[in-house]
Amino acid sequence: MKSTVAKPSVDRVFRAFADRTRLRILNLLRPGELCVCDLVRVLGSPQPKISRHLAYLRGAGLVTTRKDGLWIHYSLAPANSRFHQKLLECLSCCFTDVPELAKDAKRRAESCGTRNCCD
Amino acid sequence: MKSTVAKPSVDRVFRAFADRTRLRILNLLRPGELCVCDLVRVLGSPQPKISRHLAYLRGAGLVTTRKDGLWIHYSLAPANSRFHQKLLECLSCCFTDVPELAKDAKRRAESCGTRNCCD
DNA sequence: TGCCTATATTCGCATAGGCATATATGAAGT
DNA sequence: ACTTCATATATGCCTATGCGAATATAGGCA
Repeated sequence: MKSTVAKPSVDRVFRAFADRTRLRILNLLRPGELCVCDLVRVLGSPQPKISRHLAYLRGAGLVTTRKDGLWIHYSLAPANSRFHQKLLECLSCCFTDVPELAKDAKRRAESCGTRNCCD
Repeated sequence: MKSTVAKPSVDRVFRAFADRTRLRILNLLRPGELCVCDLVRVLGSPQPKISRHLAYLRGAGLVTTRKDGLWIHYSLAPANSRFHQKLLECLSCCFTDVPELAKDAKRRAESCGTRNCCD
């Protein structure tokens, strides 16, 4: 079901990073998994929009899912290559370049605490 | 002329990396500057296509130009942030994920030697 | 004029965003 | 067990936009 048989191409992965919303999602997932409703609440975006971007990220092999009853928890996929690892390091750096990300992290902390929201 | 007043947004920079041709160009520029005709020859792509992608990369602040008579030499812009630095490290990693890049580097060496082509 | 490089035009594709709706799971009531 | 309802998530349809590619053309310089 969640199998990602073919390794996505490098430019596909870059494209996954090349969107503000997806960047914010990836950043929010750094501390740990979140479910869609959490992301919707923290980002303040319509649910279908988030869902679509999550599907895109999953297709690029950047996130994985864990189903738990009604909720689907998304988390960053473990880096399986040096390239993937470096890219995640880029993500950490973005924190300082995109002020939005810091605000998101703050909102996440307020809304979800250090742990996941749906726990 | 070549001033890059406003720092391009992070997702803009990622978008610059999110194209196979631009990835190949950036990779070819890693050892040092090249002029457009060199890139055209090594990549085997039409000159307008290369020119357009170079303009894109310049707009994203990833390459700089040096004009020398007829030729315009392109080179990687020096990293001005940790983010930029990490991204260039990603580029080095791509080498192993995109077989095309290794072939390009080989063709570049044959066509231009270790130095620049137009010297 | 002839060479190197950049841009304009046109077409087509990928995809972002919004809306409505479908699917899936769980809970409550009968 | 069946039905109904609520919640969580995904998907279809639509429109708008951003590019990528190819061709033709323009500018700059010897």
